[in-house]
Amino acid sequence: MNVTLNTKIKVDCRFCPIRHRAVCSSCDTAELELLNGIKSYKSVPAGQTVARRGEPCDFVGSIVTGVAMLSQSMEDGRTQMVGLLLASDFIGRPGRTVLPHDVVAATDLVLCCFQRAPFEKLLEDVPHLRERLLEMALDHLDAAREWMLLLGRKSAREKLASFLLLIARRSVAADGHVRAVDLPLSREEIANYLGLTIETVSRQLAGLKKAGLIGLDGARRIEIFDFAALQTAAGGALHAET
Amino acid sequence: MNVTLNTKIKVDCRFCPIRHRAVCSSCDTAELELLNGIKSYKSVPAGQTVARRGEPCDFVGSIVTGVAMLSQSMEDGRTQMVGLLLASDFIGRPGRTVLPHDVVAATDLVLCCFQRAPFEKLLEDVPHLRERLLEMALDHLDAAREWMLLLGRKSAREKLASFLLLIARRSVAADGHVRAVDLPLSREEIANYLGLTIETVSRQLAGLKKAGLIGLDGARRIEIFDFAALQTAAGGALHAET
DNA sequence: CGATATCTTGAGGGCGATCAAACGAAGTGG
DNA sequence: CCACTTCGTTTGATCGCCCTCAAGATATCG
Repeated sequence: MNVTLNTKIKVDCRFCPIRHRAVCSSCDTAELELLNGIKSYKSVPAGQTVARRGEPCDFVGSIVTGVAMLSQSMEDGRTQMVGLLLASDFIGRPGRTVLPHDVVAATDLVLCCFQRAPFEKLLEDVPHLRERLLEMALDHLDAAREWMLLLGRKSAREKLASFLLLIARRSVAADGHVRAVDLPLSREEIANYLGLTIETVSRQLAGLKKAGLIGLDGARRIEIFDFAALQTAAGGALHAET
Repeated sequence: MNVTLNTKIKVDCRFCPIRHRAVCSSCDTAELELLNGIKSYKSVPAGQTVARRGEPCDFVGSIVTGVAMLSQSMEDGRTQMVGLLLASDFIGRPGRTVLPHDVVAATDLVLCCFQRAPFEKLLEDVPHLRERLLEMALDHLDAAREWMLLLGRKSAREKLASFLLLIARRSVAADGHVRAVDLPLSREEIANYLGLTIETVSRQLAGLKKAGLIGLDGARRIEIFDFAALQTAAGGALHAET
């Protein structure tokens, strides 16, 4: 466990940027106070491992800022990313000290961590916490299943288009469309997310650019010209809600 | 919704075959009585749709016997199975009446159903229920993520070997090894589960047979000769816990 | 026994992986 | 300021796995 332990000044929960979306979102003031008593912040630089599969992890917590990756890999090195955690997402599994996958920082992270034991005790006392945790787990389950369709059935082009839409959708601040996005992942990380090789990722991005759907500004900055066409290139909407 | 509504005689929960593994597993006698008041059994013949994506589903429940499939599909017909539900697994999502995927019976099913509204009320009153539901959701999340590694990174041969081991492991009654298993899925369903075509499934099974790892007796009956070799053919153990 | 699925086997082609090299950006030291 | 790294990305050429298309074989049921 090589996480930088910067137990900085605690931010007042009321001003926390993820206050309304994290595990604590449905807690009232008194419950927040309980959580506040057991929380501490950690900073993790990009590229660093937060927790390794098979090794015990003594804390759980929320991502305050940054992007983390969950991945599994085989003995010969093949790696598949199985989850992308963004601000407000929860790290760790209550009741299990050993994680089934690696957790690595894709960008610099700020975590709001809780010691495992007191947090699990709070879980029993605060129904709002367990409620929210269940809801978040089910959301992630749905997301994982949608990703399974991508991994099992979509072409390389469709995978890339889907990925760009995912990133764009999540980067939306308020209204409709964001034109330009910074990818939080390297080519290799994108490849591991999509079940492809870096070469294929690179080629498909070039293809989408040549087709006029996107613009590339450097390796990481992407501009989306045509959302509707990108949606079509991604294999269309999932729900045939006609 | 074309589920056969056979509200038969209620089985006493104490004698229920999934008593110790389903959502109700950590409930005490009094809590069981509450559940018993709102439950009803349904039988669903193999092949029938239990719930369709996008359409509201007015019940949730457990699988008592049989196997159900969760699948997602694209407009052009490409289909990916995203979950395999066995006895004691839970169907439906509390808090959401609309499912994000189709639920189809792979074999004849017996379901223990709860009307949505009273069940959600019970969820609030009975902490054991919510606790267990969270645990089950997290287990399924882990399983889904392991399947993502298979879909994204494994070869056809490895996929088949992994699938057979999965089925064999789940068919184990008591001790170690089961030699022969009946596949609960057709070739097409296996293909949809593994992100392959039926032809590839058929060929890989033939290949595993020729390699002496398994025996085929008809289309559905499989005999496993060499567990260790099958494990290796599946890509090895996931956890490098050395 | 014929009709319809379901499964197996065969032949050929395409998509993405693999191998290999060139390119570009960022950092280092002379 | 310019060689010279190093690392990530791009581009090119070739190969192989799996998909596709097409029969043939086997099973299931009237």
